Amino acid sequence: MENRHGKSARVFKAFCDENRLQVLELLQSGEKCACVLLEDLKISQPTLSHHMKILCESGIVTGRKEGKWTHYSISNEGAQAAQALLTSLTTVTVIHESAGEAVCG
Amino acid sequence: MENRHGKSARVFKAFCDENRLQVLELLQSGEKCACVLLEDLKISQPTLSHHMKILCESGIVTGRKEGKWTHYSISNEGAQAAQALLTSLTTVTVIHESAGEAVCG
DNA sequence: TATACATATTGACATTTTTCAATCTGAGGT
DNA sequence: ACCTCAGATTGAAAAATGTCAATATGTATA
Repeated sequence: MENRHGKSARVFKAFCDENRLQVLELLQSGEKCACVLLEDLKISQPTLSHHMKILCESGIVTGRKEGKWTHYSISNEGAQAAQALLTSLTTVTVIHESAGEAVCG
Repeated sequence: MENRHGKSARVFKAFCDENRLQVLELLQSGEKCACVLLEDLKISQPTLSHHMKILCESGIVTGRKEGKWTHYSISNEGAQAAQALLTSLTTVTVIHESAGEAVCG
């Protein structure tokens, strides 16, 4: 059910949800624990947990458990991997700049 | 229904579907018309049209009409905007590296 | 104008994703 | 042992997305 691009698609899905983007924004100023994130978001605790799982599984965010709390932070490697992936997907590599366009039909 | 990050989320949604990623891959070697893309994808013509609309509306791809055909290509500006957006969302800017961690609860 | 072709749109259905209430797990503290 | 708190998991419903058949639109050609 998952073709060659499934893995890449999953990485970008981490960035597809407004709440997850807001989480990333909050994490830009440094590590935050889930309870702090929950204060700033208008979603329930299970929903936040769901989103954090997606962010962690994509590699963009890492979680660090400490006693009762879980501290989340942006993963430098994960972020760079996503950036590299995006670049590699949008870079046009024209082998031979043809004078005209390809003919259809 | 769309908060502050809605626009950003919409850009990344363009990269969330495996078929759209395959389209991007095909466009990396240069401009292609819809009929050519359709040959390489295992989806129907209306589905391709739907995906191309999403890619164009996100700014990643531009369409050029020429007679009966529509030629699609990766937009340099759109791609760079997406890259800049991704970078800005994943860059950690620690104002003051505190010695300890924030205390929860 | 009539026909054929390329692509877009519509409408309906299937799949995926998001969401929350309820519950579970595990870590402290009493 | 008991209680409380932080976070994860489960299960079900709602919302969004992907898909295709049928149809519409617009372009070229006979």
